[in-house]
Amino acid sequence: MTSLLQQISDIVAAAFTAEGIDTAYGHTQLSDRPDLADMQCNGALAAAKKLGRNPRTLAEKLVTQLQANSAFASVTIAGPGFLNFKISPAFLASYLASLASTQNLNVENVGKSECAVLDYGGPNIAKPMHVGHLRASIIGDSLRRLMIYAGFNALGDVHMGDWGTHLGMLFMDYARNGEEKLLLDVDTNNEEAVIKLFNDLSERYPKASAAAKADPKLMEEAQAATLKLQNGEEPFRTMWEIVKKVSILGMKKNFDALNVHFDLWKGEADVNDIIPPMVKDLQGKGYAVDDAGAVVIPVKRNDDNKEYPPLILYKRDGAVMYGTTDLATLVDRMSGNDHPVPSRVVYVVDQRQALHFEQLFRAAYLTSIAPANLELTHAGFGTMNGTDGKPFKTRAGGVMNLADLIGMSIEKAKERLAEAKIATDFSATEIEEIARKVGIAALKFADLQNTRTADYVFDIDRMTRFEGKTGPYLLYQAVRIKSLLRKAGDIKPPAALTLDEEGIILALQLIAWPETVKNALRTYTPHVICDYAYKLAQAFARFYGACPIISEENESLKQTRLVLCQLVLQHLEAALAILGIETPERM
RNA sequence: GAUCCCAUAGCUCAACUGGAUAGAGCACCUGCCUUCUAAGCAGGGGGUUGCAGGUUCGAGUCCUGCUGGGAUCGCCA
Repeated sequence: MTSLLQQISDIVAAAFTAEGIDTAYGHTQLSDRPDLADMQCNGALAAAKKLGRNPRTLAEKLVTQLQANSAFASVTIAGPGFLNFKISPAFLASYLASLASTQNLNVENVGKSECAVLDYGGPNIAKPMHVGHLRASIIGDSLRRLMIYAGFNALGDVHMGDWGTHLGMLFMDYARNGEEKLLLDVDTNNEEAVIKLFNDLSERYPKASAAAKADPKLMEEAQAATLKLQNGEEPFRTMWEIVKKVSILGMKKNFDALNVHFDLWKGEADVNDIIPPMVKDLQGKGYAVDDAGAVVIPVKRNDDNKEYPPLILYKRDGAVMYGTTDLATLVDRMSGNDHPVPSRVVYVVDQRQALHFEQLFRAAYLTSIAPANLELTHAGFGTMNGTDGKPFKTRAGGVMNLADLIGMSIEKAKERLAEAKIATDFSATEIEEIARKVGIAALKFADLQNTRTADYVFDIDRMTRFEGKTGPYLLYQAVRIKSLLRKAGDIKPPAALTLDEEGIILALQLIAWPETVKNALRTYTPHVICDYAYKLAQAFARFYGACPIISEENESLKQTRLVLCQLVLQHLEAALAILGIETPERM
């Protein structure tokens, strides 16, 4: 079924057509002035401007046509030519009645089962995951869920950093201290040994990295070791395998805790065998050329107004870079080997890598590795700053471990649950489960509600807060509805819903859902979904306070309110599901 | 130096294609738990949207300049 706002827009568009004006001007949205109207169309103003007509006169003609339509209770003109609509309660009621029986809450299937690959998370092996990975993981996972909801066969790929110089730094650190055995002798099936190695890596890597950055000689050694690894030489290869295995165990723990899902556990190393033939092919076709000892793909264009450095495939020392693996990964993704050939590839990576992706995309289209109809998007996100506005650091000056942040949030949720006392009769397992859901909801919502592209301030107190515009608030409203519906028992929807003032206000929030999803998808921005969920939850909280539901004596009104509650819950849970937030049954 | 991004209430953030009186949360103030979960609700104070111009019937949004902050600019990712 067509969404209500689309139906209304179509009706208004028809009136524009009768005036010989393009249908696009019929676009109608929820009103910015709920005190004046339910919906508004600003098209008369824009159209009048374009056509050099008087907006007020045009609006009057449109009103004359639209007034007769049974969808509206009233059609009026305000100001210079805004069209204001009050929806007919009967029209709204019949729409809601059929909405309840739809599968997808009238969201348009944009994806049509096309495959889409999302590249997010991007943890490096051998490095502990820190708070910076939170954004990459949950934004990416949310976009994957959003695309699935919109009909795509969307697949998440973790795309680990498992082939870069950081490994050379680490291995040389072991070698320098004669401690290779600490790594090589680890039994990866022994949990205790794995944890020990994990802790060793956590401490060792930052030191090794700092040392290499400070000493060019150490850096050279690290790069040489990296090249040996990439050539499959021992002991680097075995060291790498052990580090990778242990690192993945750690990653999975974090991702499971966050309810972040991946379909593909690929890394840079997986395309190692694709690279030589790919480069050879690109050289043969003249796309890849030698430049100062390196092999590069020039991506400059004549109309560029800034410098576009070439994409480097082989460094002077013969090692590959992330541009190489990214390009080869695209070859792999377009091969159809592991999954259907995608129509979209979305990279959820820090905004600071925008130039890299511009280079990559140019190279990909230029070489036809990406066909013209493939949509490549860098859905970048902003930098995480501390409360002082500078890049986030803990008080000790380091980065905060992701697992620690998750633990803190769940712990605070547990405390809150104990304070509230209502949980005293719950089993320990259920309390644990609720605390986990509430804690994770707080973390995720605090992050996802920010505009994706903007830098944002990481404030641990804000992230683990349970009052106000937070994840737990949304859960609380959802749980209240669940409780209400449990108590109400069977709902017997009346033949025609009885919509009073409060019912209409709530229903108007519901109907914006299909357009919200479309909007979020168009710009790849989960915060649009957050905003919707919060407004809907807020509208419900108001409704809940203002209207008796189970105790309502008018049976038709009572059943209507229960139907509305059911619809709110469905919409709220759909939004939360897209955000990757799980709802408990009670809290 | 070049290119790009950002600047909105005390703080953290919204504002869909240029629309009406710029909205939320936190913090602050006033009410509301013998009635469906107070992690809540109702209400209040708080704004020259960094500054100066311009385009437009209409600008937080578009254009120009300036100030302040950040990022990036070939062998790290």
